[in-house]
Amino acid sequence: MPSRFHLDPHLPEPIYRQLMDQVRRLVAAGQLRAGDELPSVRAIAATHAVNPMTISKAYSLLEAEGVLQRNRGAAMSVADGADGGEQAIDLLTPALDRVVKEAAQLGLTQAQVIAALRKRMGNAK
Amino acid sequence: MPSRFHLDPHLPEPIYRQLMDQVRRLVAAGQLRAGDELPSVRAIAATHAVNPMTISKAYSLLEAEGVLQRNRGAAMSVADGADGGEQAIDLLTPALDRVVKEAAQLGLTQAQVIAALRKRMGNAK
Amino acid sequence: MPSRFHLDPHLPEPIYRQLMDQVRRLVAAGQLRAGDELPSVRAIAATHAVNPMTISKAYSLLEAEGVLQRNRGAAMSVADGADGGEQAIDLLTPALDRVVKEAAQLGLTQAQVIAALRKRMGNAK
Amino acid sequence: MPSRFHLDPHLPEPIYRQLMDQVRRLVAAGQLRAGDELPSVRAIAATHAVNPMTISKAYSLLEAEGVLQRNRGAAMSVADGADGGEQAIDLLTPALDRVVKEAAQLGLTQAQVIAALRKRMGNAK
DNA sequence: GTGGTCTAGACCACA
DNA sequence: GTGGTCTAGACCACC
Repeated sequence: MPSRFHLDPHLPEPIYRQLMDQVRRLVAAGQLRAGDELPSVRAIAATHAVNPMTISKAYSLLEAEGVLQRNRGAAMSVADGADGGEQAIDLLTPALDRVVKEAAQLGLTQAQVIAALRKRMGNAK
Repeated sequence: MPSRFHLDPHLPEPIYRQLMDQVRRLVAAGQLRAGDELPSVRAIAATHAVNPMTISKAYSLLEAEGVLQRNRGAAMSVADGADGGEQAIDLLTPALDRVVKEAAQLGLTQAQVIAALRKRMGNAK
Repeated sequence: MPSRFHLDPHLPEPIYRQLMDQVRRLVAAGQLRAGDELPSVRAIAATHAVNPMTISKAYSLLEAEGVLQRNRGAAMSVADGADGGEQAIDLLTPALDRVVKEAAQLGLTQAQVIAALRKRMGNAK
Repeated sequence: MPSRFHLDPHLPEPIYRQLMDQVRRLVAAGQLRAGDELPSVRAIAATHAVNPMTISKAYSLLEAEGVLQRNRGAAMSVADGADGGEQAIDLLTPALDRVVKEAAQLGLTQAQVIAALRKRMGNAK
């Protein structure tokens, strides 16, 4: 029960999208597996002082995406197929592509980019 | 006309911001130098089938930033000091930070991320 | 136990309604006749991992409809008059109406619809 | 400009879903083609005395489905690829499957079903 | 208890 | 002008 999500109303990214991204990543990272139940709409809404509809919107879109499953009268859960369908590294692709594109426009070499990335990631892991 | 701009109305990023980012990068990469003239608002707007006000907004914001300067009755040009003011690598920071943050949430190691980045950048450069 | 019921919590149709429809059809098709006993609420609930109240709701509504009758202390059974009261083909009307309506909106001809239906029904029967 | 949609708040089907189905069918039937603009959210909402958010929800979901395309600051339009991607007859599949399944449960023959369907469709077309 | 739908109204970003 | 986001609150269906 990963009851802790991190939602910040001040970020430019919409709240419902912050939630969607986090759920997707938890599933991809294997921390949420098929069948695992998610916190109820009202629970998240209360915890983060957010409107239930905002949470509901995220859940509904994730259901349309096939990541979550509706269990009528019960909490939503991770969909059966969503479990291993998406590799963690694939979810990083959009962010990586942005780096590659911008680096090219800036005329940076691969070595320069990787050096900068190493510096930002620290030595952990 | 120092190279063509790439504006896509379907991208999630606002058009005026796409333009701003590209101008900043061209300046940082040294492809645009102090005094170089930029295409007119009308020219870009016509070429990309975009509302002239959108282009104008980007130019005005870049002027406020000190990247461009307005020349009475003539085309806008790269501002005198803007030339070397910004290091190219610094403009890559936001994109890199996004990679770092998402990789952490996905539980990926530094090695995995760099390997994926290398694959995406090819061997060129 | 006159054949197994097929209840799927993931279907959009409510579970209690899935059960009701199936009982009605079994009666209309003559596979369930007046006096035949139905599985107990607990039996169905246990078999399909469904809340007993859901099964009970279906049975009660069918009783109100006159399809089932409650026998003191014993299992419910098909009501006396329900047997031949409903023509099988009439129960198909809602499904047929939906096909007719949607086909019209799609601009399909009667021939196209029937051809598609034939393909889906195979040649059996 | 197919400005006329048919939305009925009394139907059991949610309004936003009624709209979605109709748009999908208009696209599949070729009455709406790639690039065609749809009425604005506010226009539909005003015409049918419905809350704009309800319409917006339908449009957003259709965009997520790839049927519609957002044109920032302008009306939404049919997405480039959605045009011929879906055959009209395929959209009829769910309704046909329901008929096939229910007919089987009712013990009806193919001939009986088709006869009933013919009667319901009249002789038009 | 769960999620779904809809309303009324506000504010924002973009073009 | 366009759509997007969010809130507050109501009502409903299902379990």
